[in-house]
Amino acid sequence: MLKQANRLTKRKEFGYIYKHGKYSYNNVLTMIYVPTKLKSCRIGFSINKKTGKANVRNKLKRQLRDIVRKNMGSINPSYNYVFVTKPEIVNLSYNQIKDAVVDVISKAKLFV
RNA sequence: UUAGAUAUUUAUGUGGUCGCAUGAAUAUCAUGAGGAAAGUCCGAGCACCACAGAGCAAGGGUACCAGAUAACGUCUGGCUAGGGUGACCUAAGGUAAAGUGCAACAGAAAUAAACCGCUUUAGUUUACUAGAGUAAGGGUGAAAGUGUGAGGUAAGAGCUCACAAACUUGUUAGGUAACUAACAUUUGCUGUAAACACUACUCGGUGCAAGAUAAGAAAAACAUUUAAAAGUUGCUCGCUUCGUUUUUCGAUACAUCGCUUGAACACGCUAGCAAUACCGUGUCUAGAUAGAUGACCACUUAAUACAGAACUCGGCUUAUUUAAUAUCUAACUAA
RNA sequence: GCGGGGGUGGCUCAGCGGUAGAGCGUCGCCUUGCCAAGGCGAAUGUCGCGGGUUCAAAUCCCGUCCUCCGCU
Repeated sequence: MLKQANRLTKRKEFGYIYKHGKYSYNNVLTMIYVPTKLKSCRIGFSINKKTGKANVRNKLKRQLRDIVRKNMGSINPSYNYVFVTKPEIVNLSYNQIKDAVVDVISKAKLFV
């Protein structure tokens, strides 16, 4: 779980990012990002219902959060992010998901 | 030994590092998903609508008996019917003699019947025609109205009789009852109500996105107190609200409360065949709101499956891993 | 969280106790110099799945899976 300050919570904010964001993706993940005026970046996760049942989706979300939290220091803090998964992610292990996340972020050139 | 039946338990554990939620005595400590949390199929609590109300109409649900329960369409024990060699399992299991509907195809006929056949009369004639009687035999069908034997007859027929099966009513015995057994008696009745229906009992609606706290301002249209409008699921009453409707602006209400002590859980005793109940002792055991349990390492286990609380309980249904226990049945073998 | 609808040939839909049907598409033949249109004929279905009621179930009842929609 991320700290309160780094969570993206409100529905309007998600809507804003979907409308105005830039996209970066691979075959498993899509990352949408938008510049922010706040000092710390905020991150949200969105997992489609087709991905699996409730316990599968919860576990994915937790693993994604953990990955993002561990890499917090290397992510550009002047953006807001939303990570959207695709159904194929179900079969991947923790380490494979980690690689995918790093791949998506580096494609957008947002590493500090 | 093999193949089964029933009931029950189990849902890995410990430590370390990083991280999250809640609470507290706040450099820290404690606690933190399930047996189904699921499906939402029933029953309740709780909240609002009048205190949940009256009548009519319409509609839904349930349906052997007794008991249990806050309640139930649930559970327990029994009855009956069906299945299984058996342990045992399954059942929406009232009324078809109140009425209506349906029963394709086949068949003479489907709820009342004469196609073939059998008998007889008349006519012609030696095989046909017409009439009458006849449900024993034939073939059709899921289903043809009881079966066997004897008497009886022109031929036949419950037409009569005996035995057997079913059914109606009654008496006696057993059982709280459903029902069972015996005896007497009546009848000859198709099936279907998981078709409409009838009978008995029963059901008000909306669901925590309920509901409470809170702040209002402006404009337009309509109406003007014996009212009108809105709510109360159709109508009539009764009741409640107090101008009604629309638009714009404002308020981080995407807030706080509801929210977890409860028909609670654990253990024990007594009553009961059991479901369950009384009593005693002890415990406090998730409460989030983009929504808390994850990652890595070590050892360990039979435990790898199905799967994630969202107001709360009681059931039902469905999904599912591993290991184990007890009782019982059948067959075979040995003593 | 609460509630409602739908699963029938390749596609769009009828049928709602007794036989599985229509249109479009597909295939073959005819027509044409060739194609289209037209004509004739044919194939294609565990009626989502599993049980039950019934003589008989796509249809009635129960359970289950998938899918769409509404409240928000």
